[in-house]
Amino acid sequence: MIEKKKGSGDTNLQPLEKISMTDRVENRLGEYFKSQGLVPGDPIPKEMEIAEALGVSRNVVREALSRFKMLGMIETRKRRGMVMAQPDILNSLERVLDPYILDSHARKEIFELRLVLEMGLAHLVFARIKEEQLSELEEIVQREINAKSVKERVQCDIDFHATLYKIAGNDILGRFQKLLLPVFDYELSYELKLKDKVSQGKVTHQGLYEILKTGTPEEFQSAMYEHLKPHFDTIA
Amino acid sequence: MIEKKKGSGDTNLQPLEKISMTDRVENRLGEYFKSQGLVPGDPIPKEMEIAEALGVSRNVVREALSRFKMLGMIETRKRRGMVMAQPDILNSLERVLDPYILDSHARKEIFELRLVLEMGLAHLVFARIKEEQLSELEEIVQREINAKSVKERVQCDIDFHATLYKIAGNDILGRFQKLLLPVFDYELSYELKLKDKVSQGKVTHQGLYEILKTGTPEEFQSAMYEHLKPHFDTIA
DNA sequence: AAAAGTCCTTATGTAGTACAAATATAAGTA
DNA sequence: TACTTATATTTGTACTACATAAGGACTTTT
Repeated sequence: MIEKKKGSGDTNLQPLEKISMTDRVENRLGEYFKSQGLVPGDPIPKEMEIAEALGVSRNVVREALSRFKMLGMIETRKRRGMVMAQPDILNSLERVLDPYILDSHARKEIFELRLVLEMGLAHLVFARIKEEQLSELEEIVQREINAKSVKERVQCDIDFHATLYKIAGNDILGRFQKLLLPVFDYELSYELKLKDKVSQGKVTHQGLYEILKTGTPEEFQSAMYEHLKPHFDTIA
Repeated sequence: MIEKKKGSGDTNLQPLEKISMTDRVENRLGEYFKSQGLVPGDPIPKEMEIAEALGVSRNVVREALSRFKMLGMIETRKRRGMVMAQPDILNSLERVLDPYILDSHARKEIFELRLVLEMGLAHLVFARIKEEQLSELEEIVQREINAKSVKERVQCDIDFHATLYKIAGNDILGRFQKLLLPVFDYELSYELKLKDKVSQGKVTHQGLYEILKTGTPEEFQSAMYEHLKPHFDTIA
């Protein structure tokens, strides 16, 4: 066993993690699902069967199952029991990506992550863009030019980039960036407070739009970098 | 109330989603945390207080709390009660990113997501690369050249790209791509089965390494695109 | 007076029972 | 056969009980 050295000061002993029954049941169930190769639609054992098999109360089993239900990995119907389901992979992220509960390090990394996505988007966008989407962008650019307030311009900024993701035609990617947005904005306003002025890249949305119309993915990438350069400059 | 039109055939009425008490308590708690502006370290009400305030059983409250515990949003200590905590944002993703439970559409999108990350990495990598990391890459390139088996080469491929993420110096990004990897590989092997040969880009890892040593981020991006081109070609 | 021990109180963790609600299956009836 | 009714099963919710850990107050010891 572990002996506590008396009078030795700092023992350097990590507090051994106490894992609750619910945690253990959750792990076991997760392993079970994988080892059985269960796919969406497959039924899983009844609550009582699980409880008896693992030697715990139904209560604990339900708390563990509740977690899988939140993730969308299982669904239940009365009498029919539980079946595996298609989880929405971003649902769980949604609950956790709150700038206020993230520490500054995580916020900074997510800020960078969005820059990376933005930079990597070019080829997808060029591969999939359609005529009507070009005019959609043009409309946003025009709206930005005529914008009266800062708030309006910020909205145009958000819309322009969101539209790029839409053009890229990847739902998960689009939703992902939307989740990152609040964190990104939070860092942005922090950055703004430091420098006391809106940082503007050399390339505007209009510039990006023009390249999208007549240029190449490579040009677009370079332009996007210039567009985002003020942010890139803030990262160490 | 809702009237069922007898004999009218399709009523076009959506089956109203039955949301369980646990779901509702989860939602209410989430709103509560946000509205109160709770940050890690802040205490939250006792289980019984929540149960009484919401008019539900302690059981339901615990099932909802169990979900937040899984996400790492709250921690509990006996007698001291529960406090808000720093969630690990990728922990929840981990449970859900299993190629076997994702449908083909989600897998395809995640495949693309990884391509986007790869493409967007350039500037971060150039901004942060250090001498010893260059030699680390060189070692991998050498290992790949001398590789005897396919398995060995695949491992070198994984190592090379993982090292790029490490160089980018963004933990979340690195872990994120590691989570995407199984899904990526799954799609890759599917792609392989279709074409019956390993798709190889014009630019090898060695080529990327050389550019990293003496080139520019823009060159690196173009080279990376060529390197990944076989994959880009498969996307619609 | 400081350290150690004892007891009490509080909040979470686990177990168990009971019953409501929904629904697939079986049984019964026209 | 078709339609209705009973039955059994499984999840959802509530409640009780007790174990367990830990902070606090109080007493004892050195």
